[in-house]
Amino acid sequence: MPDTEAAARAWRALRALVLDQYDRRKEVCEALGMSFVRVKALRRIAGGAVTLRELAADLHTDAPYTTLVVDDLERRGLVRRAPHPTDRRAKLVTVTEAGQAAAARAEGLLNEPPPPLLALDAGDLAQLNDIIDRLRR
Amino acid sequence: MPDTEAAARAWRALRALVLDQYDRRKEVCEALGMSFVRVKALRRIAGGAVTLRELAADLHTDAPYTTLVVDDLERRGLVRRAPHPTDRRAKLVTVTEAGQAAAARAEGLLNEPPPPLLALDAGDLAQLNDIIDRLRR
DNA sequence: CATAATAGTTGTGGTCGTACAAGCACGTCG
DNA sequence: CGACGTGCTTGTACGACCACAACTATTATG
Repeated sequence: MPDTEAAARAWRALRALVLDQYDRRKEVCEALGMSFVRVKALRRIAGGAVTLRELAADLHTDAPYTTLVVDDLERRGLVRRAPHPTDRRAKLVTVTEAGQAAAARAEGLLNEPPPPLLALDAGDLAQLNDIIDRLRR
Repeated sequence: MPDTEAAARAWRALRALVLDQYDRRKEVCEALGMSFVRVKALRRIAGGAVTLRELAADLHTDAPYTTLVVDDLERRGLVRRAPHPTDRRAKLVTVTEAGQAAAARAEGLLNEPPPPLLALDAGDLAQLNDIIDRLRR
């Protein structure tokens, strides 16, 4: 098997694994009672205060829609808008305690490895992590 | 590092790789000028004639919406509805030549391995494929 | 044969994501 | 100071997705 074919095979399998077999996005949305973009925004905010501008860039959306998403999260008591320390135009969106808990719940669900991955022995896992690390650059 | 942590790390990295770094869905939709559900439907149909019922199950949608999707693909000349050979209630959706070409284009874009994967040597690729194969069961 | 179940369609309505125009508040630079 | 750029908000509009109800045609079941 030539290398390019082996690479294509690996890529197809990786995509199937992540997108088809063990995609937890739906469960997370149901568990938190919100759409996936909101979950994504909440996770980003829980990782550190951001301006709406930065958030919009991360979510690949435009400013107006980001305002709506943050409005919604704020109405749920998960995030808060605070004045930016140096730029009075901007607002820093920070997470509340409830938001932190919700974000942690989302992370737990999303990052829970599929059973077969947990079943791998230490050697295979080390090899896998080693290869993935090289892929991510 | 305990195994569960190594597994969690691997899973996070795999998700990031497929969902964040090398997600081609947007490009495919733009290239084919249709939404991703339609691309998915087209790919499924190109892989073999299916009834609307089967298609709906594959797409995780309900029957009415599946009808709309097939209507749209048919209007574009990419698929055709044919009578089912044994069940006159059902219809078999088959791909046209143009649909076959469009599906192949989508497959090409989606399955094109990321550059770092192509850069792996044969040994690493073999190891990776071996591990993924075990994960997919 | 009568009834129920199935395959597909039509219609209705809702939420979500996205884009665009306009406006206000604030900051930056000439 | 004045002009322009930036950060955010409001409003509008549209397509995509998805669910529910209701209907026709066909098949399966008692």
